[in-house]
Amino acid sequence: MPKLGMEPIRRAALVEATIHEIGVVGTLDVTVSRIAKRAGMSSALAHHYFGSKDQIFMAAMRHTLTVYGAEVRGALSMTKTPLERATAIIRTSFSAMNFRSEVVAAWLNFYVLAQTHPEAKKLLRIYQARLRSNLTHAMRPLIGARADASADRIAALIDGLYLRHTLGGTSPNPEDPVAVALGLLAQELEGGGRDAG
Amino acid sequence: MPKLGMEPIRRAALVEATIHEIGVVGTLDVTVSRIAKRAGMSSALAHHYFGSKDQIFMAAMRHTLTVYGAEVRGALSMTKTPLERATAIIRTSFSAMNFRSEVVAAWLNFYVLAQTHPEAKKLLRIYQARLRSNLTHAMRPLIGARADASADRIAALIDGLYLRHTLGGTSPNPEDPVAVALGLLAQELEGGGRDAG
Amino acid sequence: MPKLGMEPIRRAALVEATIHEIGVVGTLDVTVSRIAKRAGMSSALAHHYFGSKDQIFMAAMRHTLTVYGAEVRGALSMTKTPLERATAIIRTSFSAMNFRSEVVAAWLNFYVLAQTHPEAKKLLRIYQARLRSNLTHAMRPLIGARADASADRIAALIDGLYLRHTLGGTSPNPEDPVAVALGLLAQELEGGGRDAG
Amino acid sequence: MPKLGMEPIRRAALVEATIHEIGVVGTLDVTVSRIAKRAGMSSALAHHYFGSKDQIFMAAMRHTLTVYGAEVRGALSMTKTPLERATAIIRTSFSAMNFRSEVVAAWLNFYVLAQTHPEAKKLLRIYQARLRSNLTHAMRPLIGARADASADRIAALIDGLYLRHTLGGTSPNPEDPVAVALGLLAQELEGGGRDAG
DNA sequence: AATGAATGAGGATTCATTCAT
DNA sequence: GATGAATGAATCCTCATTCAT
Repeated sequence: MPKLGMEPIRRAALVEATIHEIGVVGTLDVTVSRIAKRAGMSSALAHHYFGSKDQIFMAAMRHTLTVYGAEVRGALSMTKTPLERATAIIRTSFSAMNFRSEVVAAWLNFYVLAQTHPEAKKLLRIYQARLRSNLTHAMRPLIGARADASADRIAALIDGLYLRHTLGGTSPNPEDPVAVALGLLAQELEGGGRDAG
Repeated sequence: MPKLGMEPIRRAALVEATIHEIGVVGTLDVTVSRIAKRAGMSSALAHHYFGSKDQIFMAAMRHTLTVYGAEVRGALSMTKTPLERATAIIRTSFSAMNFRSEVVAAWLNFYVLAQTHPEAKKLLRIYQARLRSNLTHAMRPLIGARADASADRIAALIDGLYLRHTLGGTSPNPEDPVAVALGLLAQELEGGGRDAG
Repeated sequence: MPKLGMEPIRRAALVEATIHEIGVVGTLDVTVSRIAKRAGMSSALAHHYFGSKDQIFMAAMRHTLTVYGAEVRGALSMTKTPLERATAIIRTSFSAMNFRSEVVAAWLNFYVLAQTHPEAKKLLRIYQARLRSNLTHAMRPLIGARADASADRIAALIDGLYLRHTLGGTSPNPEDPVAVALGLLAQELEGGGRDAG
Repeated sequence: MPKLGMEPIRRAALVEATIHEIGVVGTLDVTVSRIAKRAGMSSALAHHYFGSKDQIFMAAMRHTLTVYGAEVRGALSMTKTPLERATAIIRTSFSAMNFRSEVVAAWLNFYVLAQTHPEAKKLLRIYQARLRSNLTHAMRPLIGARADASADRIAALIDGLYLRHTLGGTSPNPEDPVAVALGLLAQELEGGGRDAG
């Protein structure tokens, strides 16, 4: 019997390497060779396990969303009050794991990919729906019907803060994204906001 | 008979073609040949005028930002009250011209480019600073010191709505980005929001 | 518990699978993996038994020629008259077994292989010599010295009909190869043909 | 103005090189690089002019058939009697140009290609139909209704002789294909052959 | 001013083959 | 006996870029 059970290990290594490389290059213009090398194997083996570069990307994307989803669920499970829930969702979005610059770079490029790739688009939409749904459920007990519009704003703000973070890097970045997002949350919960204009 | 003054015409055609192609492909993976063909010339001529693909992108980026800036200035020039100013800035960000799907796609990809390309990063930061500055100035007379934090939130929200728009497309998209953004503006102006938490 | 006598079974399965795959693809561009999979084993095992792809091909070739030879001998053994012999040879060449489209495809590709591969060339020459010899012996009693030239023509005609069969497929194929070949046989036996011109 | 009119020259060179390489390798497993190198250019340029390896093959095929067709027409134009026509067709099939070993190798491989490639199949069928038609027309004045069956036999024989020629090469090849084919022609014209049996 | 011609470099993908277990 | 693991080598194809005219 051959050396067995390598597949999940290899796949995980490739997924991790993919996100890392996207972070380094800032683009989906990463070569399979580089990914494979970083994952400690030949590019041929990468193809053996994933079939195509495209599917490597999709796996990386699914992994990123899964990790995010798991972190959110974990954080929510430790909350008691609605306010804690809303706060937890926001904090998780900017947690050390999810807000690593390479992960943020990957997110950005997944949005690019989604424009062409239906499956990628589907995944991002699922993420968005879940984020909105989580926020709405957390806020409904606090502000009732206004929760939907509030969730919309907070969700979009989070995405916007991600986007801005890609530019961040070296400069002395004064506004902490978490603070900005929690600031909005506080405001949403506070008073009789009406929608639109 | 060399046609005089061809240069600006050619350059403009290339810039427009570039944005269009980015919109079509959804990526910066557009070939110079395709851009040139769409602009009605050979790829060699495109290189003659711009030197490299990179510089074509930068020109397209500058053009996009310039158009946006001009629209904002134009809109602001027709306002009287602070509220009108703030509203005008938001509306312009989603104007027919700036919110064309190809332009939005281009924006997204400019963020990708900015991760690698210092000049691109600089341009995007200028845009962000200007947007925040415009918003702050508009809102200061209305809410005083809170204007800075408010501007931060609104600016980030606008970027987030752009990002979400790239996924939009076919589905029945219920929330109008303009409404969402104006909704936040209304809320910001309304009450005693405090920052962070 | 090592299964005994697996080797001949495995080899036979591989040979059969090879011919089948050549028939499917129409080319020698079949992968060892596909052959092995069809034969119900890993490609590594295929190499274990045959050493190389090349030798798999050679085995398939030998098998094809062997089957053909056996069928001819079998058919000849049931004949009484020279005419029956000649007829039997021709009919066997187009028998259900030998004229299966996959076998014909294999033949064609063996000719391709023979251009590079000395062993393959040798095998095909043996086949040709045997065919000519069989035909000559069958016809000599009937037309004497003319038998040699007649055999040449019939043998070449058979090959030509094989070649044409590879194109056959879907269209309403009017001329039955057997009829054409037997038509030539009849003509050869009939009259005072002289050679050349 | 650039160096102009290279295209037809390059294409012709590539087609010629393709046939040559097929002759050398004996297979369609020729690399575009080798073809291009033999044609004196980079493989990139070969792709520029033909788009794909496949289309290079198709061009080579069309060229081969065209040359053959032209030679036949030329030969026919210099004939007076039906017998001369039939003879001319046969001789042309084995002319110095068409029966070059590389061309014969190419033919063989075109048959292989035709099994997968519909366009290739179509071309070969056209060739076959034309050959049969030419032969039938030439022979009808001489043997009336029997011309069809005769043409079938002669056409198939010619293909068979091509096939055998691929094995030819070094050995002392006693039977001259032309003699064999003309021998059949003589026999066909001679007597009251009936079809089939 | 303008372009066809031309290429070097690079990347995804495939595959026969080997090896450790 | 049997196979998953693994890779080096090869090949098609694309593209930014240069150049002669």
